[in-house]
Amino acid sequence: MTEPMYRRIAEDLRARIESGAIPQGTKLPTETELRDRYDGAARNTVRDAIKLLASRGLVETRPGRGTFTTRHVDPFVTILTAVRPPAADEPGLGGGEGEDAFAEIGQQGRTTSASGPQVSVQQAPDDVAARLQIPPEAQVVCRRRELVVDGTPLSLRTEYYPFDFVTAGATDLVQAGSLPGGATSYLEQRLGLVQVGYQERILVRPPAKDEAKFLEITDNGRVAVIVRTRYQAARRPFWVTVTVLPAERVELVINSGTVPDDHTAPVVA
Amino acid sequence: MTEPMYRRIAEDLRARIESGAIPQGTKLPTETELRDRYDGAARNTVRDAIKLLASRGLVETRPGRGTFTTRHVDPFVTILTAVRPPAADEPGLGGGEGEDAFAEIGQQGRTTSASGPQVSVQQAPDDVAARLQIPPEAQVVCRRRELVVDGTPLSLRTEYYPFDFVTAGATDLVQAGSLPGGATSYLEQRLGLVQVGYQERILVRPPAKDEAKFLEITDNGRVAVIVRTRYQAARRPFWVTVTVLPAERVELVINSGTVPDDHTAPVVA
DNA sequence: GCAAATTTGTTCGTATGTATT
DNA sequence: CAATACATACGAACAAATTTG
Repeated sequence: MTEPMYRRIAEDLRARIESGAIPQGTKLPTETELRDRYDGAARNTVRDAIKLLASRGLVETRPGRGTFTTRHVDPFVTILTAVRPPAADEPGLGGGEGEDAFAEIGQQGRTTSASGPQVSVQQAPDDVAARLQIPPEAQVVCRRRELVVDGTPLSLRTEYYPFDFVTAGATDLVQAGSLPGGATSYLEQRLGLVQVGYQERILVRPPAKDEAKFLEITDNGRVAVIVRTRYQAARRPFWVTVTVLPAERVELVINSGTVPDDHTAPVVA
Repeated sequence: MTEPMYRRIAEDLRARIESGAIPQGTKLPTETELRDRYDGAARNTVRDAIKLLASRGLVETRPGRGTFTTRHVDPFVTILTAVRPPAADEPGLGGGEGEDAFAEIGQQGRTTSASGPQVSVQQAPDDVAARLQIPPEAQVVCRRRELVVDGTPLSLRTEYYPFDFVTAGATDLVQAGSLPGGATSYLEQRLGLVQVGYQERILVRPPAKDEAKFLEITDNGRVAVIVRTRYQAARRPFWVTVTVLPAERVELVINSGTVPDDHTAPVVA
């Protein structure tokens, strides 16, 4: 009934970290030091304890440097949908306006930098094809951007449009620059497409290799994926946005009706 | 530049699993068999490979039984907020009506069973106190339920109300049974509280021990937590609901405006 | 820029404990 | 109870990343 040693070691370290005895962002003793400290446990046993803590996100190890307690940054608060009480003159759709439809606010006073969109034409990924209701082999235009806030990578966002849109006249979609006036108004002017609704689906999964690298998350981290499908008249989808976020560093907020104005403070736990 | 052996083994197994060569839910070869198969690598090395796959959710190991590929159940689709185009006679709030405000739909034809609420009075957790704008030492009524769908645990939901509500007349809050007509109408009848808006905050974190046990998620899994704060007149919070879900087995959906009716199909990736 | 020292990462072998069949 | 299979633990050696002198 006794707990295994590596768990006892992990538990002891966890208590020290959470009590503040080992402050955030500081270096733990080295593995050999910990080995001596814990009654001569083998280094591999100490390593197992550290792996357990790492899988719970309490510490991070860096080759050649040491093991560090994770710095708990305030999660980025992302407002998904802000539905206000409908006024008579409003379409009442809420959100979804302009290029920056997911408003990453709650970060006033923070330095934001976005990479210019990386544009490509490729076969649609299966899920995107399904969302756009196009054949799996159809071509789509991808416009991908990386967003960094205060030096911390925040999101990988890819917009998907049917390639038909380009041949139909929306030729700027395949240009690398920003779209004049934003994608929403561009698509309306060029193709007469007007958004009447959208759906957001949120899921959590382990990161792909490139996602882990850019978002600086470890092997056992997770990403939150937001798939936004926009619909035009006759409930036809015409535009899919996939946003990949570091799940443990973000908080998604949905407001509905009348709520207080200050929705910036993250919930503590 | 060569990858470590345990990663190569993991990569090979991953490919076999994802190609379908090892079907879902089947048992992998035993560790000793894998050791022989991979050029006599040590058993510990094979175990490292398996741990890597386990941390990505591809396999699960059970002591004494073996290592099994995870069965990919269709994620439960949970509709968070369904905002319809506002009609003239509608408050336009969307969602938030009745006891079952987070409608776990998309599971038609599935057997649902909820535990009767477990009721307790306790000091408010820090985050709940902050949401309810009450002092940290204030008492709250907790009503906790466990929801199981088709034999698979789906959610742990706890409702928090200020204890003041009980002394003010809402005495049934501390009764274990269901509230007559749902909590929303009960609070309105007894205390005149009317909801004018709500906020949902979604975050992802490692599970607490009891959450991991009930939701049947492994050490390196994650839970998604939905904190819903309901507001009454003057933007005063009066009710907080915390829902804990197995992050990898759910998909959250938000509809806004006019969208197709069939929002049941999960996105594949 | 290089070499040495430090620290974590990978791999092996072995032994024993615990859960399941 | 016996056999099987995963879990824990130890010790050792070398590799790779990083810092320091």
